[in-house]
Amino acid sequence: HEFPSMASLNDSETKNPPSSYSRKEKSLGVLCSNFLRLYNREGVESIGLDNAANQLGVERRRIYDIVNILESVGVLTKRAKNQYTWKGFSAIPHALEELRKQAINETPKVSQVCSSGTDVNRNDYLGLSNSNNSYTETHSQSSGSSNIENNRKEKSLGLLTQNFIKLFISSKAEVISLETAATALLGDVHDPTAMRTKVRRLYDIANVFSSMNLLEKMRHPESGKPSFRWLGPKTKSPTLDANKLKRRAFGTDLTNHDNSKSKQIDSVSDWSSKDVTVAMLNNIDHVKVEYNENVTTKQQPSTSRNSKEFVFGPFTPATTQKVGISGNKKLKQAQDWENLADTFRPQYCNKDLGDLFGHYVEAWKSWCGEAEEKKQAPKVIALSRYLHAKT
DNA sequence: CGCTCCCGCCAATTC
DNA sequence: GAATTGGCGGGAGCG
Repeated sequence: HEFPSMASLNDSETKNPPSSYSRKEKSLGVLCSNFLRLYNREGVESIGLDNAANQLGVERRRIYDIVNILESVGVLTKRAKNQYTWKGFSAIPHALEELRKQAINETPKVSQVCSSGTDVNRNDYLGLSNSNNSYTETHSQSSGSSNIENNRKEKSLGLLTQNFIKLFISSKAEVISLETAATALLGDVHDPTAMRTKVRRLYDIANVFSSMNLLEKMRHPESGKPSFRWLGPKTKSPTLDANKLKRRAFGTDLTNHDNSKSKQIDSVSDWSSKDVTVAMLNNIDHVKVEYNENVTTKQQPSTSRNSKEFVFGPFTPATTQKVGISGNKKLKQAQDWENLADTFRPQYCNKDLGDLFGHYVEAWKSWCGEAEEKKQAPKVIALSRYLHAKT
């Protein structure tokens, strides 16, 4: 097939070392970042799938993934064939609140996924012992509507996404492993194959949410298994929030240092600030995303590999070089300058760091919020180094 | 190796 | 009956 043009094609542009095919650079998470960078801005209001696919240089199929996930949290809305309406991050809180409600009445049993919230490490049976029909669907079939194979919808990525979220916002556990989530979302069915497929999907979802800072990947406190923690608003019901306010004191974890203000991931208000931060970040980097050579560029994303713009790998752990440090890409940098923001983009969602230094990252974020005018990129790099050192 | 999860075949749905 | 959507899982990248 047409693999990365290692032959032909001048590698001149490609900043990456020799051979360059990075699976990471093609992850849904990165794609999502690009997608948001492209549409999360002033004036945007309509989104065409074809356009998106071209702009982002990916196959259409991938756009569906992104769009479906985003839609399930209200960021987008389908208007018509090939056409979506941008709603923005501000729509998230409401969407979540809606989900919470559903979670409450629909399926009270899915309340706990525990998976060792404290000491349950053994068999991670989730609370729901039987409760087979845990799959959503408010009103089950009543009329003759044959629900035969309307399975399709029940298995949609969108629904899965929402149910996945429900797990976080309505359950006790705050760190959930995909395996646990999959089991919970899978009703019962102990089919290993179904399980694997489900987990695959969850990985997809988790990746895009991570790129949106709604989820954070981390090691489970005890089991050490890779898991995720909800970063978005928890949306508490106003009624019992009284006693709820302090669920801190959790587990020894990283809660001791300063972490002063902020830190209450529960309040919606807090979320809003986060929202702002995210939005801001998205705006800052890449004030211009334009695309020359657009022309037709029909399908064939393979052509031109287009590694020109959208380079970067937010998630690259310590291994990969910080984009900012690599000076070899000066070429492109020369042109369109305003985005020296590129220099520090990678840091803000470095998951690995986030794992161990959540509070530092938090601090960084707030700092970033103040640094409206970047240009203090060096500062960031310094911080980055510092964190690495700690590691 | 086992964990991740990209890729794209091809079926279900919608024009 | 073509075009859109999108489930699904093989199997490759990577740590």
